[in-house]
Amino acid sequence: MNNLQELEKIQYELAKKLNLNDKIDINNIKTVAGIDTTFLNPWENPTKAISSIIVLDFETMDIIEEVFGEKEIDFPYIPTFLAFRELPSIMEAYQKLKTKPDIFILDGQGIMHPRKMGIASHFGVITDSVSIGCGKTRLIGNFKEPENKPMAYSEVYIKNQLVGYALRVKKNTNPIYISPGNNISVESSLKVIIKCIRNYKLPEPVRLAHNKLKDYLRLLS
DNA sequence: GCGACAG
DNA sequence: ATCTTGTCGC
Repeated sequence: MNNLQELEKIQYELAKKLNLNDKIDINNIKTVAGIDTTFLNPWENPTKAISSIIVLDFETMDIIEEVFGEKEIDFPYIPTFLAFRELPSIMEAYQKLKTKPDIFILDGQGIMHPRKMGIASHFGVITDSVSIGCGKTRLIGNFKEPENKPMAYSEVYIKNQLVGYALRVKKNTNPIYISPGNNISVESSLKVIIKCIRNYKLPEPVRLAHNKLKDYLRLLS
């Protein structure tokens, strides 16, 4: 059996542990975190991965805590296996967190994935946390284009199963793709992301996690 | 069989 | 996925 088949098997096993019901009351969220990863050289392998986790106050979107993780990685980017490239450095950051937020939002897919195990679901299952995937482009799934107006959205299906939404945050911008990671429902995932949108296309937790990585990289050089 | 394919 | 600048379309 080749490597990728073994990794697929891991994904299928993790998917058995998925919970697509709300584990928390989404009307009483106190804190939310954004997670993002970059690389010293994004087009090389092996290279060093750097991840950030930014914890925010859910109401004000003010930063409460920020941690970073670094890890040498030797796994290339392969579509549907992103977690095996990015999770090691994410876990380095995760173990530094002093306070565990109510929800994590990851840059990438949740169950909008061929084996229901995008990076947001993978992270959510192995940490048993509430997680949501928020991707900037599509990996898999069928949907009709949302109307070209602010906050228009449409349902995304995989084989007749509703797995998430395409959400057009602003007019004339491409939609973002939202799906549950773990311990949250499809519908609640959309509601939470909408409440995290401020003045930009991306929800604040993910946007700030990305910006903080830029700052961090600038400090290294 | 072929094309598409998160970051 | 980076980085920087300018430019175009609504």
